[in-house]
Formats: sequence, C-alpha cells, structure tokens
Amino acid sequence: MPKRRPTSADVAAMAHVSRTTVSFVLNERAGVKIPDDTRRRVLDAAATLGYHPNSVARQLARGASRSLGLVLRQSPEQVANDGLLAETLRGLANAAREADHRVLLETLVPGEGSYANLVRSGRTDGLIVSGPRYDDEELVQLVRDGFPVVIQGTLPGLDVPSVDIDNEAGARLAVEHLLALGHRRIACITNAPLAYTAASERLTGYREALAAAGVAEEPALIAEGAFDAQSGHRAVAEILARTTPDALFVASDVVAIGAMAGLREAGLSVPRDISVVGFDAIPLAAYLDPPLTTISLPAYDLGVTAGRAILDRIAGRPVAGRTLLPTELIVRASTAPRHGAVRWPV
Amino acid sequence: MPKRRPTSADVAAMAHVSRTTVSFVLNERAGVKIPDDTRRRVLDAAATLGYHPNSVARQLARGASRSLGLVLRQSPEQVANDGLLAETLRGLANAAREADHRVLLETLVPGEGSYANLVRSGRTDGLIVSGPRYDDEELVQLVRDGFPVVIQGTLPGLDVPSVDIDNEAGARLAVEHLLALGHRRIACITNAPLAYTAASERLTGYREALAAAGVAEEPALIAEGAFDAQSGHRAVAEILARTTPDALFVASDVVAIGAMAGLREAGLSVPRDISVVGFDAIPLAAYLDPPLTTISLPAYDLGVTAGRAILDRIAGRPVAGRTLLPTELIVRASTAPRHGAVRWPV
DNA sequence: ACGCGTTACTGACGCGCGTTACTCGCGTGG
DNA sequence: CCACGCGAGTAACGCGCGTCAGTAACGCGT
Repeated sequence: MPKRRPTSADVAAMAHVSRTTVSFVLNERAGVKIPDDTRRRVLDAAATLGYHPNSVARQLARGASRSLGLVLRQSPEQVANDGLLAETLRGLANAAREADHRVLLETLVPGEGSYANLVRSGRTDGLIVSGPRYDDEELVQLVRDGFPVVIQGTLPGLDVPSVDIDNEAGARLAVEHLLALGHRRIACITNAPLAYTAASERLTGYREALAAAGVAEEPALIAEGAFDAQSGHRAVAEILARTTPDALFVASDVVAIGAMAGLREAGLSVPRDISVVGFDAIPLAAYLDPPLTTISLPAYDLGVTAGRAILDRIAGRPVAGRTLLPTELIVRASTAPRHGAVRWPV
Repeated sequence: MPKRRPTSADVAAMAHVSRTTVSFVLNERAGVKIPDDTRRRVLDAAATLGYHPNSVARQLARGASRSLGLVLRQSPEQVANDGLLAETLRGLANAAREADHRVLLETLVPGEGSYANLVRSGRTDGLIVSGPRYDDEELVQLVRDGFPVVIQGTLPGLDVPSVDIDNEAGARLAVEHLLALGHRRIACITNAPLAYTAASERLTGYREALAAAGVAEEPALIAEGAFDAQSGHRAVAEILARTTPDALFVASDVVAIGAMAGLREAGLSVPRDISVVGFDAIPLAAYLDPPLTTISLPAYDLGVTAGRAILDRIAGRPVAGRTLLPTELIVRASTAPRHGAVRWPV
C-alpha cells in the first residue's frame, strides 16, 4: 500500500517548527518575516518529503475553490460541428491557468440536467455559460442571487457580462464585400435556427449591409441553416427553387460547404456563376474547391477574454457589460466580381 | 451583502435534530433507520433554507474529490485541427456525470507546464492523459507512484490502461478497399509526424494491407502529413514529384482535404485519375467535392470509454489493459475502380 | 423488578489547511 | 531597573462535513 501522503504537520515536525510557520513559508505570506535559516529548513523538509499541499483542504480553509465552471449548453449536433470549440476551450484554460485557476467542465444533455449546483455547492467560484438559451430559468436565478457569471454568447434581457464575437459586424463585412464586387441579388443562409442569437445577429448584419447600400431585401433569398453541412445543402435547394441569386452569404463555413455541394449539383460554378462567402474561417476553408472567402473570428481569444472576464468578476474588479471581439474578412477564390460588372473603387 | 450560505448546522437547528441526523438523512445512509417524521422535518428545513452541501468540505471529509482530470497534451495546431476533440470531450463529460463525477480540464503549453500537481494536490481522483508523448517523465513517475491513470491514445512501454481507436485496423480497411478496387500503386500520406503513435499505427496498417495482398511497398509513395490541410497539400506535391500513384490513402480527413486541393492543382481528377480515402470521418467529409471515402471512428464513445475506464480504475475494479475501438469504412464518391480494371468480387 | 435488545438519535473527533491572537526572549531607551 | 518594542514563532480555532462510538428512552419477556 502506498504511504500516507505527507501533510503540512509532517513537514513541520521534520523542520522542527510549527505548522503555522510551514504555512507562512510555503505561502510566502507578506508581512511576516522568516529568517533564511528557518525558511530553508522548511523548504528542505517539504522537498525531501515530497510534500504537496492538499488543495481541497486549502479550498475549504480559504473559502474559495480557485476554479471556473464552464457550462456547455450547446446541443450535441452543435458541438460536433463546431470546429472552433476546442480552440476556445484552450484559450479559456490558458487564461485560467495564468491566474492559477482550473476549469471544470459541465456538459448538459438538453432538456434535462442542472448545473447550478456546480456553483451552489462551492465547487467553482464562477461560471461561464456558453451558448445560453432564453428559457434558462436556472441561469436567471443564479444571476439574481449574485453569483459570478459570464456569458459566452448573447442573452438579451439579462444583466450579465457577456463576451461574444461581433456577429453583426462580421456579417456586414461579408455582405459589403459582395456588394463591392457588384452583386445585388445576395442570398443568405443562416448558420442556425434564428432562436440562436448568433444566427439572428448575423442575419441582422446581412440586412444592415443591404439597407446601407440601398438594396431591397427579398425574403425569397433567405433560408435557415442548422449547424451542419447537410442543412446548407437543403437550404440552397430551397433558395434555388424560388429565385436565382448572383451571390450567397452563408453564416457558417460548415453550412457553406454543404451549400457549395448543393450549388455544384445544381450545375452552378463558384465563383463564375455565383460568389460565396462563409463565416468562421475554419482551417479547412482555405482548402476547399474553390478556397472559401470567409469571415475569421478569434476563437482562441474568445476563450481567453471570457476567462479573464469571469476572473475579474470573481475578484470584484469592474467588468465590461458586453465585449465584442472583432472579425476579419479573408478574401479567397470563392468570390469574384459580378459577371460583366465594373468593380467599384474601394 | 448576500447572506451567509446555510450549512448543515443551520438545517439541523431548524429541524431540531443534530447535524449527524441531517447528514444521515441527506445522504440516505444505508443501515440507519430514520422515522418518516424526522426525515421530513430535515428535508423541509433543507428546502426552505435552500441548503446545498458544500462539496469542498465533503471532499475533504470523504478523502475523495469525485472529479477526473483530463490532461490535453496535444499541441495547439493539433487541437485546432482536431474536429472530433469536442465530441470526445462530450463523451467523457457524460460518462463522468453518470457516475456523479466532474471533469477538470488541464491544457499544457508544450515544453513547459506540469500537471502532476493536479492529482498530487488531491484535486482529482484520477487522470486521463490524452495524446501522451514518449518523453513524459512526469507521467511515468505518476504511474509508478500508483496514481490512477488512463491513457487516451497509445504509449508503449508503460504499464497503464489505455483506450484508443484501432488505428491499424482502420488503415487496413482503407487500403483493402483501394486494393479491392484494383489499385496497386497506392500512396500514403500520414496524419502526423511518425513520432505520434497514431500516425505510425496507421502507417503500419497501410503496410500490412499491402503485404497481405502481396503488393511490394515503395518508399516513394509515402509522405508525412502534419495535422493540417496545408501539410497534405505539401505532401501530395512531394509524392507527385517522385512517382505517379493511382490511389491515395490519407490518414486524416483534414490532411486529405489539402491533398485533394493539391491533386486538383496538378490537374488530376478524383476519382477518375486517382482514388482517395481519408480517415476520421469528420462531418464535412460527406460534402467535399467529391464526397470523401473515409474511415469513421467513434469519437464520442472514445470519451465515454476512457471515462468509464478511469472510473473503474479509481473504484478498484478491474480494467482492461488496452481497449481498441472499432472503425468503419464509409464508401463515397472519391474512390472508384481502377481505370480499365475489373472489379473484384467481394 | 430486572436484564436486554432495539429504536432514535447525538457528541465529538478528524479531514488538512489558513489565520488570528498570543507568548516568549531579548535588546534598549528612559 | 523597568517598561517597551520587536523579532520569531506558536497554540488554537475555524472552514463544513462524514462518521464512529456511544447514550437515553422504551418495550418486552421472565
């Protein structure tokens, strides 16, 4: 059987000091002077015993767990198709580590499952809720009780700090690019059902760009996607059955890949017959045929920013009510000037 | 200021019983009879106070943290290009939840960073190490000390339970498919440098299939990929500069997408001029042009299996030394019989 | 009336650590 | 000579809970 793990009492005994002194030395407590001689004895004892403070006990004594809860409210399909999620996670974990915190993961089977106990049981000091839904009563209650929460995504009507991509601006960027190429009949396939805030924001950006250019909106040009490539395939068929666009903005690269497959089947060539812009800038987008013009978003930074926000919130530091991270247009071969159109000056 | 959180002592006071009784009732302790009357008083008091047991204190008292540590040793590029990672994570989290455990995430900046303290500090009861490297001294030490560890991936030479995809069998499946179509000059692009066990295993599968069919191996037909599409693009150029294959097995869909882009640029048409098989069955593979024949692997199950394994290990139940999850061939349009070849009977 | 088992509880300790208030010895200025 | 301050360190409590050993009351058979 493995020997019992050494405790601070063992270290104290070996160094011939009290447990208190051990604690002072190991925590480098400010304002307490410890002679070098004593300090060294303690440090040596700790090293030879292989002492590692029990962090559970430390959490209890301090009253803080030094860990962040990450709640993934996305549906399984959403997770499976979100190629950037891992990057965001990495950003969050790194932000947490910088502040000597840990990340506790909580996934939810939709329709069931509660996560509030995560914080109510003192296991985490704060929560990051990713992909919140409107009907999340649990979340509302938690916020009302004053627990530190940061939302990654958007949830209007709740007074909570949130961090998100600037979806509207990104969509505008995409559509403005198409407009600048001379396109006017610009279709739009959303990245998800409009109940998802990101989807409706991107659609809003699309509309704003059209309105700003004085182009009338046409309902026949709009269709809903749903996370995966298949939905893009279906949506493009819907649109082509109704009308004939000369450009297509798909608010998700993954959905766009399905849409491009649909266009191929319809005998349309990209970008000769129709220009396509995606959204998300997944790594693969550059290697599609043709390489996809898209909107890049800082997935890693999103995680880092969310992490810093909740850490600030926990520490009582001021936190911006809403942080929007900038997007960027990446022009590739899937977009070209409208056939016969003169390219506008930029 | 928010009121102090209620403790079990508060519940005890309100129910006019001792803290011990509260503990017995709330934990439904077997072997202890509590009259319904008393039980109800305790339950009611807990409910009206909004009592939630402090899990940190509970961890300390019980000596177990009921949480699993997940260590991601993959490099950032690897994470960014691993579209299945999120699925695996979801599987693990769900397996953990079923057993009332939590998942603690630990990422590592390569070259630095230790994670052993995660378990040495008592924060987790066991560790799942994903993507271990040969030179992981920390891991070796941990295993030697008898800490519960399960490896997700492969690490030969260390006596630790591990869970992985059956990479060899999957690669064989892919190559056998190409052989059955009549191809003989089958090239191979690995999914990663060969220092990664998954990469060398898949290459081994490729070789075994060739050997079993009596086809001589040709070094000129083999090139190394490195996680991303770009590396596939480069690797295919290397191969085409040396020789002319009639089929190509790329041990990763993501790399295959880059490879297919390279084939296009070289003026080769898939599958007319060359058949291509990928590996991983990322959701997008079905929507490529042409849809990619690939090997599907149970990403979600991988997470579940790893989770169950470490839970078994923690509980002292017997654990299989090595679990290999089966793969499956998904035939799509990127593979076709060799030009002029008679299709073999299956 | 007495022993004895059973029911229904409770007192007190321990988990490992942080932290406050306190002690003790030793100059030192008055 | 004494009060005082200061450096060096410590005893003891608290964090919130699980749990063992124990106790008081009660019924029941003889």
